Amino acid sequence: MKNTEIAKVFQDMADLLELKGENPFKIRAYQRAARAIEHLPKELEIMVEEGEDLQAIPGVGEAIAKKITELVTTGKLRIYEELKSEFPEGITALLEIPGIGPKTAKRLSTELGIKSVDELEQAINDGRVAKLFRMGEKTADNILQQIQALRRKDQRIPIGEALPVVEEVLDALRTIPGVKNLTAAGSLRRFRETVGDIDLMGTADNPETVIKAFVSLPQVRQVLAQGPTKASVILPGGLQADLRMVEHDSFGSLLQYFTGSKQHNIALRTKEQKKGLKLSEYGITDLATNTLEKFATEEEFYHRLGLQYIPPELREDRGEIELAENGALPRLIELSDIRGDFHVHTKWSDGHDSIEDMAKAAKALGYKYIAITDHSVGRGIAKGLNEERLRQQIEEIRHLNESLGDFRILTGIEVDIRADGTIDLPDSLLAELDVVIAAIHSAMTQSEEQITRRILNAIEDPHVDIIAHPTCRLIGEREPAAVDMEAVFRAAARYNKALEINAMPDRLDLKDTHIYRARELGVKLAIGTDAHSTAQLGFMRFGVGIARRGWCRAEDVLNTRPIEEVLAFFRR
DNA sequence: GCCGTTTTCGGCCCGACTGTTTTCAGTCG
Repeated sequence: MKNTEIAKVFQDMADLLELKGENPFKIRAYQRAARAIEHLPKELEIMVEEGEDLQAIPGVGEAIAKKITELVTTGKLRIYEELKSEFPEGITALLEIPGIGPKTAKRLSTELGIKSVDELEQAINDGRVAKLFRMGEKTADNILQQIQALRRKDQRIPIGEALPVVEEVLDALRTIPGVKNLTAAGSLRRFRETVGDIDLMGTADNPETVIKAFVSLPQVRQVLAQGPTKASVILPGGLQADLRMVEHDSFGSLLQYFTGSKQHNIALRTKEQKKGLKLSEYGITDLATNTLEKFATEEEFYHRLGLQYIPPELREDRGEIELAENGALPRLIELSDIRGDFHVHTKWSDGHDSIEDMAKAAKALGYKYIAITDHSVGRGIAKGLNEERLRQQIEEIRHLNESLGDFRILTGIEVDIRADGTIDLPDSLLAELDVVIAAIHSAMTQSEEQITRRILNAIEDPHVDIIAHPTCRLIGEREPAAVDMEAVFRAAARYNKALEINAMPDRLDLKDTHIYRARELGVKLAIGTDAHSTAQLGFMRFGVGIARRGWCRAEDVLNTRPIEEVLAFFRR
């Protein structure tokens, strides 16, 4: 059983215990464990198999460790099955509706016999819900609104779609005189791969001017609410954005609060509570003297607690607070560390621009090198290169390199790993190239054994340097292939091959927890944009963002290195 | 159910909003 499924069981148990009216702290313990498991870089199956101490996972104690072992070894959890049998099926679906918590859900179930969202809608329309004690017309109507909103609500939006829209909005607002500190908070700032609603924050001499400008921006599709310091709007793509203008002297603690994550803030507050400090969005209260200290910046806020500044991407309650306390946080990779791009397509296959255009654009970004990695012949639909055309391309690159100064174009290929696990071009040709990227583009629904074997074959192939987009997922569109990632990481470490962090915003493949685990095993990583045009070279920032969420330092990433080191790695 | 250089028992983040109530329960982020 995979971590995502196990996390789901514990989240479900938390919901059921809530309905049951159990101790709220027990419920929170289950929720915390579910979150921790969801973000765990290593599969629990493997941890159990290897006899690792599950209680080392924050939020997992003796009881939950036992339950994990039971789930992993038997595929079931007896106490969970018992708990489920106490409630009508589907009742937890009611908890998905904003405004309905455990108390309301339970009453709807016991007093009206409601077991589904559809039945609830029926009951509201019949007027049965409004008649319940401590309910009323207004409550019933609000629930109905929420049900309808839930039904038409788009899923979470990939960060690659949200970020450009939000940045446009922020850039426009920054031109207003007197505006300061304007920034996005929430999961967007933590660079989660998808985002829900967007929280924007700022300070200004005249907040109301900023709010007015915000609601009248051309990007705004609809204004949901507007007050003197806060407004909610709908942006393109159905994205809801809230802008709140706050007092300058408490901006730091407010930004910290609205950035989250919730689990990070709970962990931080619990810890500081024991030292007699109460943390809130308004600042830090010393409970001994009952005085509130405000913070204009997040840096000051964290430093006051004796902690290093914690970058937003690390704020997920994965041990970052303890490291910050010991001054041991990693120095995360930054976009400016990047010296080149190993995954670039051109007109030779399915790209839009010439080799020269791509090289010049990369040089303009301050890079020292790029690798041209067009598709191989097996990708007929993408005009994949056969032996003859690849030789011609190599010639063109040699010629171009003569006039590019200290910038270097590397020859390369994104070679197909065929369905049977063989490689799409002959060894003799691959041996001539500076860099060989191997990738799966077909038969992605093969069994775990088959598809993992294909990738392992490629890793073991002496000519292959990098495995591109290892799971082949497309966020919101295509589930990842059933690859045994732990096996891939171990093989990559053993054969000293790099794994790609594909920076295309709908791929982000490897994802954050994969990156964390690969790095832990000493696997080299390569952030590649998979650019099919000069503009798409700019995807690099998405790759860097997700790498930061995987706790990546510059030294973990191959394309932060000077060309000599890169070539030495490829020539091994 | 978790956790601990104050605790192995007794705590457990914090504040705001809403609607139904006359002081608060339930829910949310």
